[in-house]
Amino acid sequence: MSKYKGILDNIAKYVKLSDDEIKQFISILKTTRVKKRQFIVQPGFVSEYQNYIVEGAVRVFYLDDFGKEHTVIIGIEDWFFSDFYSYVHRTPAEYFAEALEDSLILQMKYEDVEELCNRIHPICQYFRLLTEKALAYSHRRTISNISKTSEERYKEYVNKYPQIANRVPQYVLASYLGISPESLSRIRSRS
Amino acid sequence: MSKYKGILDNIAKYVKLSDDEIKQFISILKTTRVKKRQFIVQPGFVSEYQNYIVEGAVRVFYLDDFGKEHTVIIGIEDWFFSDFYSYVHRTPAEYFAEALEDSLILQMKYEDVEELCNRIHPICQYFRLLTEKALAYSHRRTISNISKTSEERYKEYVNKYPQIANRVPQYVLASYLGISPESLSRIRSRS
DNA sequence: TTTTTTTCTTGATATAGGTCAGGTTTTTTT
DNA sequence: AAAAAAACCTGACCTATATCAAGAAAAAAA
Repeated sequence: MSKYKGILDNIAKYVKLSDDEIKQFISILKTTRVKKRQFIVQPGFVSEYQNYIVEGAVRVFYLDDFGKEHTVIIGIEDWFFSDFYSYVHRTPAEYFAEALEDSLILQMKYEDVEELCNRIHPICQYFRLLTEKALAYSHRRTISNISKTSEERYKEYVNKYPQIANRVPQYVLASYLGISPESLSRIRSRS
Repeated sequence: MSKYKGILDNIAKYVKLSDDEIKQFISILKTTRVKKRQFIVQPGFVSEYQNYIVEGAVRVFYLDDFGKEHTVIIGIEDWFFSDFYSYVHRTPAEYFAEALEDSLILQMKYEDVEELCNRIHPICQYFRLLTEKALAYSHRRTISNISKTSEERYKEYVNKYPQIANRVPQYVLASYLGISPESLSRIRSRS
């Protein structure tokens, strides 16, 4: 099965591309294999690529001044990731992107995506709709963060992404939910 | 000065539209005046419109099971707002949108926006770029929520939006930052 | 201006969740 | 299979922030 199947299926859920447009889209994709614990994005450098996970798992996290990690994105197959702020604003990244497993990812350069979006209307549509869903989701997460208890956020996550919760280290999930690893351990033990 | 100047300037920052395209865009805008404390979106109904604030101030908030309010968006002139999840997914809204001041807003229906985006490439580009910036910002807010103390979040906000911080009620700001009104009051008094 | 409503402040108290420290289990590497 | 590293758990303690309650100040309405 082609490594492009996933992303093309994803596109097809939103827009219909001609064979030629598909060819052009594929031409900007760069395939990268990363080993577990390898960094794909590092602070200080502009996040040049929008990344799509074909296989594996990745997280994007921020390292604060006290050395604590805060995870912004946990992604598995069929997810996009990047330091989106850096990618969009062309400023140095502040986040790390780290492979949680050996992974296969497709990378598309900012300039190439912009060029395609400028030239090919349905591809612009695709990225617009994709980003809108991501924003809608992000708003929900914000509400969850400001209004729910640690335990509620944990349960909500497990309920929504049972496969992911069992696939990534617990301290990663804790840092995604804004909970200390110790507290998450206790939350789990009492339920 | 035309009530359309703001939104057209906003568009011009991202894309160049022809006179005809501008005319078509304006044709989908519906002007609405709302009084302070009036609701623009209410739970239970699909958020039909994407709203742009010409003048005034609006907040979008969620009322939890305990009757507590959690503000997702505080917007002033030149901001968009909606229950974005509802707007995008065509599901009943869960949030209220409430005018914080007498306001003048421009509303564009979901179907009309989609139709324009399908038909006019630069308009699709505009909404894509707009949404990307909003998502980048939302990611930053998420990090802030999960990694910073109440006091840090407050100072960050005041630093970033000094005009807004002085313009909206303190309890609204508190609910935006995920802090109780009492705690915010104390944070302010000790600095 | 007076009254009413809304918003903000301050004190007393409670608690969720953080931090520190140590040990155990699991996973990875050699 | 042993050794090393990574991840997880548990107890003791602490602190930031929430909650409850009541009054003061400010803003809006009459």
